[in-house]
Amino acid sequence: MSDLSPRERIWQVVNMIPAGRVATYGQVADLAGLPRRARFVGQVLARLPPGSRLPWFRVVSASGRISFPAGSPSHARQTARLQSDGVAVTGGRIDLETFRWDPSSR
DNA sequence: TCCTTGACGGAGA
DNA sequence: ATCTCCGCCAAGG
Repeated sequence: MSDLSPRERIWQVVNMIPAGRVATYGQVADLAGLPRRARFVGQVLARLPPGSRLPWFRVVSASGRISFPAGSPSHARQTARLQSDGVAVTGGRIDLETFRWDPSSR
């Protein structure tokens, strides 16, 4: 685990986010043992290998908003996939109080 | 190598 | 609630 590259550790954490919940970029960074590197998480998700099945759409900004520009195809894709997970997305926003993943619970 | 680029976050205004 | 500024630093070119 500790000998994985930063990028691989991020993949692992994202892969653990359960359907119906979301995690923030900063939260993923912390859980991957990379504090203060939320921005790096975004960079990694932006360059996933083609065909990757990683649930990248379960990662949102700390403000509970989808990080793609409103109206963009990516924004629409992420919204659709979250909704099919059962996450309420209204106006590009997700209520973190309700949907944030708590790794210590079940 | 060096330089640029961000799917970020938080503090201050 | 919104906006700007700026630290962070691995990857890509």
